[in-house]
Amino acid sequence: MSIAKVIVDVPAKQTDRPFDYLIPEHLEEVIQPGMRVIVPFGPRKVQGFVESVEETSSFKSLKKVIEPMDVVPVLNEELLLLGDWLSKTTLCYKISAYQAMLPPALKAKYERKLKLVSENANFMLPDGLEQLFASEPSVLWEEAVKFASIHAIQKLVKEGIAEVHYEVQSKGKKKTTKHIIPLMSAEEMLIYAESLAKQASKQKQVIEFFIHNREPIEQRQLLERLNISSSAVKGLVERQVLAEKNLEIYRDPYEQRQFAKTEPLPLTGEQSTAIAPIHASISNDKHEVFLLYGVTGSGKTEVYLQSIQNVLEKGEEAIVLVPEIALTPQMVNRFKGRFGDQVAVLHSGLSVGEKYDEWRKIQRKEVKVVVGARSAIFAPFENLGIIIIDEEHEMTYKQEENPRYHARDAAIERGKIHNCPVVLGSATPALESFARAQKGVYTLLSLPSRMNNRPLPEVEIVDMREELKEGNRSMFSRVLLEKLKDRMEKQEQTVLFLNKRGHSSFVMCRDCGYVVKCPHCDISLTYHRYSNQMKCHYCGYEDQTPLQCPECNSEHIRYFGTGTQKVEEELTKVIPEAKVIRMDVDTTSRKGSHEKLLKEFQDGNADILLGTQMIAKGLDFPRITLVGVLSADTMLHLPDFRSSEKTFQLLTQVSGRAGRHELAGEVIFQTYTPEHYSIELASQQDYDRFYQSEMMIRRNHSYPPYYYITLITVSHEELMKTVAVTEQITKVVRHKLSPKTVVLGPVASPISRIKNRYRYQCLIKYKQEPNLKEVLKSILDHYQGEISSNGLQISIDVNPYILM
DNA sequence: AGCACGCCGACT
DNA sequence: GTCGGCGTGCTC
Repeated sequence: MSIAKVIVDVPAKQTDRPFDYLIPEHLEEVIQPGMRVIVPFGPRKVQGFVESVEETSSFKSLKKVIEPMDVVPVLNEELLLLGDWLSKTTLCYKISAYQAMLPPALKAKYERKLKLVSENANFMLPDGLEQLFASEPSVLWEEAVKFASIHAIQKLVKEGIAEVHYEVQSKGKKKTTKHIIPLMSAEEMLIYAESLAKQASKQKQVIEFFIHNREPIEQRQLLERLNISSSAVKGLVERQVLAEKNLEIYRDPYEQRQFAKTEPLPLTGEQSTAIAPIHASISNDKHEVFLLYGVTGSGKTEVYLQSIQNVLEKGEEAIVLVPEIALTPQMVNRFKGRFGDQVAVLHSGLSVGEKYDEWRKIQRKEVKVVVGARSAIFAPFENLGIIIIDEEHEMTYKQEENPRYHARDAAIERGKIHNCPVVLGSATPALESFARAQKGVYTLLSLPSRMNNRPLPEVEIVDMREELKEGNRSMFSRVLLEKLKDRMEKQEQTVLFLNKRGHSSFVMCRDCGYVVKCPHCDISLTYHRYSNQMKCHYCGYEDQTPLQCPECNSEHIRYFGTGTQKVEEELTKVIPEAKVIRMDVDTTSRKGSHEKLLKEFQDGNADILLGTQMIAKGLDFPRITLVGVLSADTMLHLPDFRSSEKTFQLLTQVSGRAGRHELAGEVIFQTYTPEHYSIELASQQDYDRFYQSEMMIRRNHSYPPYYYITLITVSHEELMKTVAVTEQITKVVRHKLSPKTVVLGPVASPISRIKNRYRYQCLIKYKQEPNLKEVLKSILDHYQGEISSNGLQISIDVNPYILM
């Protein structure tokens, strides 16, 4: 008998290795590497992934695989390898790596049930428990516990009256609907129709239909098309002319939408020059990483589209990654428009079932192109011809939970395996990427000019300190207000951008400066206007806003800061006639509302679009001629070495929204630090100079791209314990790594407490540290006991993006 | 992660 | 003397 090496669904250090199981004879030919199986594990059943099938095992008493959960492996050979790479590079459990590569629908659902041993054992139940199995011989454990004491239930099990059962199910279900299929040939049907009674006109109609349509059809559609009731169909099914069959259908999130077919556009000289090396790489099956550096509006997307075209003509497949936030209908339209139903779309707005369906279209080779957010990098294609990452500098490509991977790294890894090009596109490349392009690790392709030669918009920096001195205490500078009014008169549109990070509305006492903080986390509570409540964004704690300051009893305690709601409020005060559309988490949480609001703005039903990060990307409307950034510097002061870079990228991005068409655009940055280089250079859209200045700073402070970094965060309920462990770890790291490596810490994390747990960290900066992974693993091993028993948490992020 | 096994305190 | 606390170690 063969042996399956299985990675079980138990994310723990001790189980992070294959377990051997016998493959029962009847499954001998069935079970293959990459399949999910149900296996016994201790007293319960768990899901597992077959890593490999082998002939021998060093373990003597093997259990058998219970059953496979898939007909076809969900992970192919390449993805199994990629999972290995993922767990090794990000130090996560293998099971977590595999799960991260699959749609959530394939995650196991576990049920613990209490089952009566014999069907008629009801009479054996002690007093008070007779009702427990009244309707069914087995009940969910949770139900049983609610019904009776754990003690009484355990007694039942001991006495052999009931048993505990463990069940494993896949979360996602394939959606099936009732289809009608013809059983007779067209000729037979003709004859049958003759034999029908005259009054059976509806049945005749149905037969008529099936004489011409031999394909299965959804019953619902059939009834609708012929305008009949189900009884006519039923009659024919009974007489075996037709049959009912449940067939799988896809939940298509874009079902009702028509996509206008678009043709490749003629390329500009610059575009042709840029695309040539990509095409060369495609036709030579050569892995190469390209950095496509093109200003906003320079036509990067057309380069993507035509590269993909090239790949498709070769019979290969393409993955396009887009930041979640930019995965707007506008973007999807462009791909669906060009490649039609060869495109699958994967993003977080889809339901679990929808994601699963899109994923299966890929698995079954029904599509050739995937457009999706981060996790789409694991699309199960087998002949990848190109991977494109748009807006490659975006932070959303880095996953902030385990496995803490960066989609860019995964893309390059896959590109190597498939010998295909990886194209990183951006107007403001990540410093790491641009540095690599400078060094020749990546090939730099530039698109320096905008399409149709539109000039970049004029940017004006407004010093808000001056405004304050002049007695303007509102959040709108006089210039901005003037221009706003001007656009209203001209019937042109404005986008107001609020950089919300770091400045959400909090509740503060105007007399003593007391700020209401979360009792469990070291963070101020965010004010939510609609419920008049304060909420912690880290642990979910909620409280009523106080009427009196708890510190000084003053009644002048109220919400502060500049949430979009507050801006909207003030906006309607200063320009009452303005029609404002507000886009933020609150107004776009409902499915489709994002799209609806944009549509409304596009149709000219509003003068001003006010929003946060989500409006920084992809907006491309001809009537936008003014962009205002209300506080350009809020991000600048976050405790993060990337804050300047992020500010520059965001401001450049936002400015790009104005004047993309015939009408010229203007941009206003309001700031309290106008002299800061990232604001100054963003206003000139001068990436190259920004790159130079920022690189200098990174070099001086030994940050990426000059150094690699790894962040260790320790958290525990007790402060002393947290500090002690971090101190110990820092010491070990310092001792074991090379003297050139910089080890910072222990220090409190920027958010020093979350959910009543103190957080301390240690930051490692290094150029070359071949033993780092081993050292980190040995640390995790050393604290293994306390992690599982004492509530200690140690998180390790190799190449972190946020230092919190 | 669960769960059993096993060694110490407070109780019928 | 037993019931039950949770520290320790195992799951093919």
